[in-house]
Amino acid sequence: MIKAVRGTRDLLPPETALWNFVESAVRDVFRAYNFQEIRTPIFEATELFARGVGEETDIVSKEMFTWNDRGPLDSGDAFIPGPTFDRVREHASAKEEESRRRVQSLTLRPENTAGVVRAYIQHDLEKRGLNKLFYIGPQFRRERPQKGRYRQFFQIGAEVIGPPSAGSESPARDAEVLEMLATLLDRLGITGWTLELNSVGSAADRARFNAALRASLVPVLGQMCSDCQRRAVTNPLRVFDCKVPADQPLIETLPRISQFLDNDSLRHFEAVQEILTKVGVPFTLNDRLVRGLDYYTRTAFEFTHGALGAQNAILGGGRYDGLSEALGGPPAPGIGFAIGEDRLVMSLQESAESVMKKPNVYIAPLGAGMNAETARLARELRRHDLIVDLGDENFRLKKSFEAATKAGAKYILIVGENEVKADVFSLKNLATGEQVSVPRAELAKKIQA
RNA sequence: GUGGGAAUAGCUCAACUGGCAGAGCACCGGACUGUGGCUCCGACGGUUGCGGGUUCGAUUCCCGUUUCCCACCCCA
Repeated sequence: MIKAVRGTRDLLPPETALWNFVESAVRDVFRAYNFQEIRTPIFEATELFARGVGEETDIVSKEMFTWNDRGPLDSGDAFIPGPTFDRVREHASAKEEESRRRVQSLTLRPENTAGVVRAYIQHDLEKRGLNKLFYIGPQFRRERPQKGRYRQFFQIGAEVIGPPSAGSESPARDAEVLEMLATLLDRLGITGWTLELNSVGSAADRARFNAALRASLVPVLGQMCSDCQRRAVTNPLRVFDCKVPADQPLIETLPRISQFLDNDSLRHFEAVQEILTKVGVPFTLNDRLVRGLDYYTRTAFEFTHGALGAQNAILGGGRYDGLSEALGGPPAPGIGFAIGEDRLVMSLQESAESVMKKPNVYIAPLGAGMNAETARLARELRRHDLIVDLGDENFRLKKSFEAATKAGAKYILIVGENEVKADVFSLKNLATGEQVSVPRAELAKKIQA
């Protein structure tokens, strides 16, 4: 049997109803803040992620699905039967050299911010001023699968990006995005979330902080865990993520980014807090909160939820004022976030069953020739926005009743010879047992009531 | 990538120190030929994840492998 490959999965009904519930809530809420949808390709040039996410990050260095695409003469790593492939190569050998020159390393997107910023640059979106864009879609990382962590996973994200003159740098944007997220979680009925907030400063702040941090680590490093010793070399900020109890006193003595914020960063951070307080969005300051991706500056945040085990972060994001320029674009400060949709769905209290719409009516054809009659009736009723399911003329009535009940239909409509002859149909409420005769013209109205 | 646990019917799970692979639910049929849910009866359902080994005999013990789960690493 061929199965879904490692780290991927099928989303089946009724769970898919829950996904739709989440996504339509997202579209509603984001729309109220004037965000519009963007869809970028699920694969991009590898270089985009190397430059945008950071060469040294775990994502880029070991978690990407990357392959060489060799231009139009073959399909890269796709399976091609030998003989056909050889024939193609023979006749194409003259063009092979050219094909080889077109070799390009491609990668399934491990996140979506880089793609959005790429599109922003490519289509000159700066000319539209401030852009508020959101996306919903699959992302891919070659990690060890775990609950709430898949190799194909889904993210819902949004980005506010534009030229500084459009206000893209303003702390008002940070606060607006955070308030929008609080609204979304509330709307979804998710309680018990925590917003953790920090500022990681400007690029210059981080450079000074990094130098100081490295210097402070030198004398104590020998006493720290092996993970921290490794982090100190690869990514010193991550030392703050350490959970080893013995290391905590040492970590407490290390400098904090908050001590290195320049006046602009400080004012920005304070302004964000002030607005959040005023609009009533609760938050917790966490000066050990760091972000894994290179492009983050200033505001960094995470929403966590206790019921998710070790994978407790339900969404994360922050400001990335230098990303556009790092990708060769114009100055375009921005702030964004990504929600782990798989985890979000997991943390929902509602059962999938409760958000799935049930059929309004199940039509039961009764006897030879009735399929045609019911098809016609179903078409009429569906045009009135009713959810209609139907049986088959060979079903015994009992079987239709059982199918209607199982489908959760509110009514069953019986269509037999007597009904067709009179053009009056038997409509029974499956919950109350009440049954009435209804003329064709009044059916939709009666069912809707 | 590292460490640990698990895998048996569509689903949830049993099966004693190695001895005929089972139950509940679901599904299908019947009791009941144009009136469901409840009840009763019956039927269907398995390469015990896959491959090897030990044994008269393996769901059970051993080795390998795949996948999932838990914890790391890291991250949404």
